[in-house]
Order: sequence, then C-alpha cells, then structure tokens
Amino acid sequence: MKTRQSGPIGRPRGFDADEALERAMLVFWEHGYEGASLATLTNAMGISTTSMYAAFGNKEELFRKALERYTEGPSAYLARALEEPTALGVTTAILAGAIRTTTRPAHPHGCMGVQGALVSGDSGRGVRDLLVAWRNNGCSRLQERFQRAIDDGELPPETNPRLLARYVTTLAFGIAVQAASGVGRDELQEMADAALRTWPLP
Amino acid sequence: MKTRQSGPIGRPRGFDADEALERAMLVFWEHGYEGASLATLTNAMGISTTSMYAAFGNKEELFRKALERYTEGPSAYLARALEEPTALGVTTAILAGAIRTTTRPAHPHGCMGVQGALVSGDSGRGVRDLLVAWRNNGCSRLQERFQRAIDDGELPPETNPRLLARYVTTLAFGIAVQAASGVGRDELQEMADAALRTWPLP
DNA sequence: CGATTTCTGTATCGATCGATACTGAAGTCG
DNA sequence: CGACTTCAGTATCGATCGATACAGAAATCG
Repeated sequence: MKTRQSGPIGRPRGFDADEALERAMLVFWEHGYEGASLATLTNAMGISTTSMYAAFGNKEELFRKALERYTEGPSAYLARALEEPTALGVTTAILAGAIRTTTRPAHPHGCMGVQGALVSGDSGRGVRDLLVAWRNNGCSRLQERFQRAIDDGELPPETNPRLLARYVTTLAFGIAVQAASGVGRDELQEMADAALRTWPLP
Repeated sequence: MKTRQSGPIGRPRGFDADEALERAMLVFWEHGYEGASLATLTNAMGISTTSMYAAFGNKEELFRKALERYTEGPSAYLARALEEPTALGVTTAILAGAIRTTTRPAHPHGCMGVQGALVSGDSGRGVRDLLVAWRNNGCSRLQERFQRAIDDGELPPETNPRLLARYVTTLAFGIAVQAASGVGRDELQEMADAALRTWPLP
C-alpha cells in the first residue's frame, strides 16, 4: 500500500519540463526565435500550446529560459575556459569550445547566441536585444580575464585587453557563422590552430 | 508639339524600380528576410503589393535582386579588394571594407549576407541556402586570390590558401556580428590593425 | 476614335501567427 | 465520498502573413 506524501495539490504535470525545455532550445537554436513557430516548438516538445503557456509563460519567456539552458549546457565551455591558468589557454579553450559546439553532429550547426536573433522584425526586438547583451557579456568577461593576466604579469603591460577580447570573440562569432554555412569542424580547428600560433597579438 | 517615340506599350510604371529596390535592400539588410514583412517592404518602397509583385515577382525574388544590388553596392569592396597587388593589401582592404560597410552611420549595422537569413523557418530555406552560397563564394574567391599570390612567389609555397581564406572570412563574418551588436567602427578597426600585424599567419 | 496592353489601388483571399476560453481529467484536501 | 485545485485537449480567437482578383486608369496601337 502506497503512502501518499503531501505532494503539490492539483493534477500533476504530464510531461518533463526539463526535457521539454531541452527540445525547445534545440528548435530555437536551429531556426532562430522568429523562425521557430509555436506549432514547431510544441510539436518538438511533445505538448500542446496550452501546456507550454502554463509552464513557461509565453514564447519570449520560453526563449529566455532556453537561452539560460544553452548557456549552462552547450555554451558552458566559456565559463570553463575562463578558468584556464594562462591567457593562451583561455583563448585556446574558447576557440576549441566554440568549434566543437557549433559543429556537433546531430545538433544544430552554429551558435544559438548568434543565430537565435541576429536581426528581427518588430516581434523579436526584445529577444534580439537580449542576445546582443549575451554576446557583449561574453566579450566583457573575457576582457576582465585578460586584464587579470596583465595584472599577474603573464601578458605584457602594454597589452590592450579590450582589443584582445574583441579579437577572440570576433573569431568565435565568425566561427559560428562558418559553422552555420556548413564548414566542417576539422577545417575550422586547423584555422584556429594557425591563428593561435601568432599569440599574443602584437 | 511632342513627338511620341515608340515606347513600351501599355501604361508606364509610376515609380522608379531602381530606387524601390534600393529601399527594399535596406529593409532586408536591417530586418532579415523573414523579419521584413511585405507591409514593411512596400511601405518603404512607396508602392503597393500589387506593383511589387508585378515588378519583382514575389518576396523571394525581391530578396535575390536586393542581394545582387547589395553585392554590387555596399559589398563591392570585396571585388575591389581582390585586385589589390599584394595578399596583405587584399586582406587589409577586405577587413577595412567589411568594417566600413557594417558600421556605416545611417545604414543598417551588420552584413546583409550574414544577417539576411543566417537561420530560418520553412519559408526562408531558399534564401538561407542562397546566402550560404553567397558567403562560401566569397571565401572561394579569396582562396583563389591567395593561391595566385603563392604561384607568384609572394606568399611562401607552404602557405595553405584555403585556411588563410577561411581565417580572413571568419574575421569578416565575426566583424559583421560585432557590428550588429553595436560595436563601434574605431574599435573594430583597431582590432583589425592588430590582427594584421601578425601577417602572414604561420 | 476604339481596341489593346500594362500598371495601380482596393479589397480580400486562405494560411498561419501567437495566444486563450472552455470543458473535462487527474490529482490532493477535509 | 464531495470540494477544491491544477493540468490537458479541443476549438478558436483576432492579427498578420504572403499573395491575388478585380476594376479602373494610362499609355501605345491601328
């Protein structure tokens, strides 16, 4: 005989919200915010529009939560890379992580933070601004990491951390575009290896 | 008394098709293919949907013609850059041209070839594939130019022209993303100058 | 002139967009 | 059990999407 624990009142949810959010993230990643219709989303999530609205609010809220999941999942390489002991190690890990994430087989090609809403119509302005902030935040954190390397004496004091961070993120965003164009992982990694041989930028 | 030249039969067009196409290009550039609605387009073009369909076919055909105009207008720096006498001159001109075009005041920020349709829903698949080809074509032409520099003995024979072209276009596409994020022209140019000081890539 | 051809403006088409109202179903309470 | 609360499925909302039908206007023809 099963003892009924005092669970949440009311009818329990008939689906796994975490799994549904993962599916939604993949759809947004592949088609972008405006390119992903509610019909496509809910079909991939395996739930009805009613359930989606009850669980996530609306389409924009769903995207915001999907972006958080992307940041802590496929894009977690960034946070890990920033903890590398050297500036070159950080940069190497960022480029390798960007290449791996944007060219993973059986996953959407490209970066959700870039192609989620690089431009938009009126309805996507909020999400576009969110992604602008997301990208600029990544650049800022990298700049701070380079500043630390300068303070630690690892990088020469005349180094411009802002330009260096802009350079690395520019490469990373460019990699995302190339991946979305179907360029293969090996070619991008060879290119990154060549670029890293010039480290640090004069 | 005006002599009637044998002009085209029927009622003449009441608008400048070239000017209308220019306006459409700017809208596609700013909002992307799917983000630009027919209402927004025709309003900017100053004509009705009927006139647009009669003159350009449909929305996708309008985009294709707008992309041609973009290639021969704002993106013409690429063809000019390829005629620079040295490989370094080519690369310098490409990066400077990309930065100028993607950060021009009173123009949309970013590159139409990147943000026109980096990803899409079902309706934009044709345009997305068109832009994939557009971007890869630019990379291929640059690769051929670098091959010529190798054949001419300007670049060392062990140079990999494919990787080098991929590196430069990756920077250019990354610049387009940064510009769409609001990064300023001067900062991007300083970054490009720093990157060019390492030329050629080892 | 009338016949013919082409372009324009209005009005609207069916499809799809994101978002909800409503009715039961599936649970926890007392 | 019946009262209460929350979730699920259908059916549909008004708005907007891209695209057209239709009638009239403006030109060249014979």
